[in-house]
Amino acid sequence: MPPDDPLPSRLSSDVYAVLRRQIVTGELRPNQPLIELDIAERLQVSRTPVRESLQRLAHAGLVVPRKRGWAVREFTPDEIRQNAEVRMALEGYAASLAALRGSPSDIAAIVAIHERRLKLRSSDEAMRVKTNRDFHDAIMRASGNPRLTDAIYHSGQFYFNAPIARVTTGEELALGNADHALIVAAIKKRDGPAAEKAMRAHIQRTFALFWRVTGLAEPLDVRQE
Amino acid sequence: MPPDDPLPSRLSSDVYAVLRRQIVTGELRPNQPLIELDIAERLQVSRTPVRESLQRLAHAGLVVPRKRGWAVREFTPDEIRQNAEVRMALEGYAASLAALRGSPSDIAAIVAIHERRLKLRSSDEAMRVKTNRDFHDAIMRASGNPRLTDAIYHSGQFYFNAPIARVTTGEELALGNADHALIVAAIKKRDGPAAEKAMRAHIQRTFALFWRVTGLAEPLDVRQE
DNA sequence: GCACGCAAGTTTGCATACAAATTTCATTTC
DNA sequence: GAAATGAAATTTGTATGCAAACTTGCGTGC
Repeated sequence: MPPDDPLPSRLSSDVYAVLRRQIVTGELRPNQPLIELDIAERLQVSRTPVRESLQRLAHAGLVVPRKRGWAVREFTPDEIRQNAEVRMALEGYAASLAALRGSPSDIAAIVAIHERRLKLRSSDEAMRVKTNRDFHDAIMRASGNPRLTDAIYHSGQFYFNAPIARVTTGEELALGNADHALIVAAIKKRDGPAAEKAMRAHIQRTFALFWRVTGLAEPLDVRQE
Repeated sequence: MPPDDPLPSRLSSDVYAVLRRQIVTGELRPNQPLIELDIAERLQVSRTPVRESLQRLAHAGLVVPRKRGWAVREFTPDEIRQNAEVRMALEGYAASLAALRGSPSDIAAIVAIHERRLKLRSSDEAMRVKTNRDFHDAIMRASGNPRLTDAIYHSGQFYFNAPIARVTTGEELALGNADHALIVAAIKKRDGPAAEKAMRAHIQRTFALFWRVTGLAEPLDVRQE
């Protein structure tokens, strides 16, 4: 999971990190009410840091206000689709920037991660997840735009509590590798538009697989271009 | 100014709204330390809602932690450039979605706003600002993706405390109208890629003007494609 | 004249107190 | 047996208390 901006206040940040992880992993279910005192007792702190972390979670969009208190946000299929589009916009642009202005060492790093991933066996699930993240991270880094990277992480949070993180079939590995290869080729050629297009298509396909694996109804209009 | 997600807690939200406005308008200067007790007394509330609103402001990126307490975030020219790029990514994509899937009435609304703007005189500054915002809002609405709209607003906050809102020369009006015309034409033709390209170029030119008007050094690598 | 140190004053981070609003639940009424 | 009522229990929103950490500024020694 990507880091989130740290704060000096210890407890508040700790509570935030714990709740965020529990929401994102699904340990706290969507629509589950978040009772301040329960959380405070569970984490052995007072309500003050709990309330402060809830404010941050609300701003992050992971928690929504109820008539009374807060609840874990539930994402509808359509909201997940919207997030996928935000990600296509941001990460596609990051790929184009990486192609246009990534330093040679940035690009070498991307290539190296991609080649390491090609050697994986489909059973090596943890490694597959890790190299996938590394790949996307390397591209963002090569974009030379930390704000863009932040925005991508931010948008990424939104569907982690959906089971997309568990899309782990062997098919997905092959598909992902093919997609990644197209992206890498475009970046190596310094072809910004091609890199952008390939990245968007990759995200698109990942989500198409997501709908299929989860059995969620795919919203209309997902497909672009 | 775009709305921000409201909260049930009255005071906390009020304090957040006030501080946000003061930061964004420059009433609170960058790097100015934010003393909880001062704010509490100024707004006639206790420290609790002040602290909660500071958490939200921190997550919004408008306020940064200091060794002790908080300060209004200052944006460097490079960070402003980064934000401009985020906006190019998001709003460009919104324009392409508007072209590809905006309803006829969505598109009629965009055209109407554009034509109203064409009739403005350069002295009508308030109206110019308003129709500009309306124009961009209409495109976002036509994109059919509220999350994308939110993300754009979010990214927009980041340079409001810079003087870009006050780029108000007559030249800017003419330039803006020419840019808008290109965007409108592409959307009417249902040409997504052209709309995206035109919107990116528009944002690019707006920022180029911004660097010139403010006298800030333009960071390298602003120019894409 | 400069540096150091120490004490007083701020200011924060966390905990707790308290009242108001809401929910729950048992009891009554039909 | 179902609905209504009202009192008790939760739970929140805000305020305040308190100790620790950091700053400030003055005085002292060199």
